[in-house]
Amino acid sequence: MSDSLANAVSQELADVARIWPDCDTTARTVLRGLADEHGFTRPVGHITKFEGDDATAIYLVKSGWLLVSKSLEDGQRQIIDIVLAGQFLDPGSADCSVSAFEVQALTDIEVAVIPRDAWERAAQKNAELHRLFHADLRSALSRMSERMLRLGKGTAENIIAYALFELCLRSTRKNMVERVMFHIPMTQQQLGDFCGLSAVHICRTLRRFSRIGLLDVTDHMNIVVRDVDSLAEIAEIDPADLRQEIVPAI
Amino acid sequence: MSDSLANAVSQELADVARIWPDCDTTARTVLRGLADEHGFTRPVGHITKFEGDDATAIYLVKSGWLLVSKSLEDGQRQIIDIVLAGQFLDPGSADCSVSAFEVQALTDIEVAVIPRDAWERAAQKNAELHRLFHADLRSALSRMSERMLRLGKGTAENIIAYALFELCLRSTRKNMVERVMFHIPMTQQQLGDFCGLSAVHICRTLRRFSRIGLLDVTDHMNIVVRDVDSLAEIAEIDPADLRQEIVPAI
DNA sequence: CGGAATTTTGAATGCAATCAAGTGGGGTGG
DNA sequence: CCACCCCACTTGATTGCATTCAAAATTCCG
Repeated sequence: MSDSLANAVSQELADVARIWPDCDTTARTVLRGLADEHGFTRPVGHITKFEGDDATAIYLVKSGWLLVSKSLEDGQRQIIDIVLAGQFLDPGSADCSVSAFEVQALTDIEVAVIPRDAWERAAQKNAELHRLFHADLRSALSRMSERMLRLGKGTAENIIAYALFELCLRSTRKNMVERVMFHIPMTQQQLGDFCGLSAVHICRTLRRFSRIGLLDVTDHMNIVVRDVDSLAEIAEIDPADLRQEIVPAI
Repeated sequence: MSDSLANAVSQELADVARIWPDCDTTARTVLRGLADEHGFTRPVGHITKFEGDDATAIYLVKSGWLLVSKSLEDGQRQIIDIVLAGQFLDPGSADCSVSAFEVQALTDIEVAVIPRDAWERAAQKNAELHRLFHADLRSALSRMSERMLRLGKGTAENIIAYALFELCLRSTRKNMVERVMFHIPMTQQQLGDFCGLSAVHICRTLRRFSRIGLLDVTDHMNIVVRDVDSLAEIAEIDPADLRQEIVPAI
């Protein structure tokens, strides 16, 4: 199993590597330059930014999973979004002197922290950067909307099945075929915070999915989807459509 | 009461008018030009776009309330966002050949439907447009995140109180003081779709708020907030902070 | 004035949270 | 190497909030 895991991980890294080369050449060069100039690496669990910090920079994730969350006063946390390799994150609110989010590393990550003015200068020179950034924001908005729909209406099964599809499609960047396998670097507690459900209910639901043959869960959130069609029906999605909607083309 | 309503409405229109003149002069001129060139008016209830339509244009609301929603297969609807005068809406998903949203007029509206390429040409010439657009997207993301947090964790009272604050702050563009009054051009059913709650529960909760002296509801969603502090506590917000977070400065 | 839509209220149901107890794996220190 | 601890996961029992169903009251609009 650790073999499969290693495979999954190396696959993921290969995919990450693949993200950049496909961009327009000039834009890619500029992005690489910015990313190198402002690059950092951070270990799992590192909190990059707290709610209320200033937000004078935008982030560009080079590798790894970044978690964006907000909390209620009693400590209840909701994960607002998860940002993967190749994607941008603007932690600013309407007034970008404050961030409305907490940003934390779900895995070891490489991330570029690009000051707003540096970004604007670069984008001014190369309009393709604006297009990339907009496209990325659109995909962020789409996936958040999809989740919001299910957070509001939609049962626990629906929410969880959707979350699995979203994370699979986005992290593997592949179409769903039979027996897809992927790894989610989150605990069930964190998946609960993502789905607006308790960790206990995540556990129960995953076990139920497992029991009726939809999927297998092994080794801390290694997911093997056995019955893509049934799971898609529960999630109320069409995998191909969803992919087009939430995964940036790049 | 219709007097107060008329006041509220004319106040709202005055505020709308005020939105534009404060921008950078050149950008304002360009925006006005685009808005005029691509302007339309639509009556209440008009559905401008369905889920799955192409999304080759972005919208700029000149006046009125625009509703953005998504539906599950069984017809359950979630209102994803509400777009007010002066704000942009990009109905596209990651791949902007399809929209992931349905867009509908909550009031009579004036809206500019600007083709993507026209917008990009204009923004290319005037970088301030990009800044305005980004700032607007940031505020959209912030308010959606705030709502997501409460959709996931958070009680019905919390969600509803928050929604009232959001709509009040955004539509009046004023700070909350004692006995604020404003109008929400939505039915309780629609407010329910916005809050991820049933219309029945919206009704119950508003009545409870009313009974304990937090607010009055009259004439189809005319809200008078009597006790701003208590309502803010239930919403778990600080009105001034929230304003800075979700209302574009402009 | 009449019909339709919206709001209000009551009663019953059900889904997910919480509380609580127990299992199992991975890492650490004796 | 083993014992221990900690953390994550699992499962059962209970509780509670919000939904649904149903029906009445009110408001809006033609």
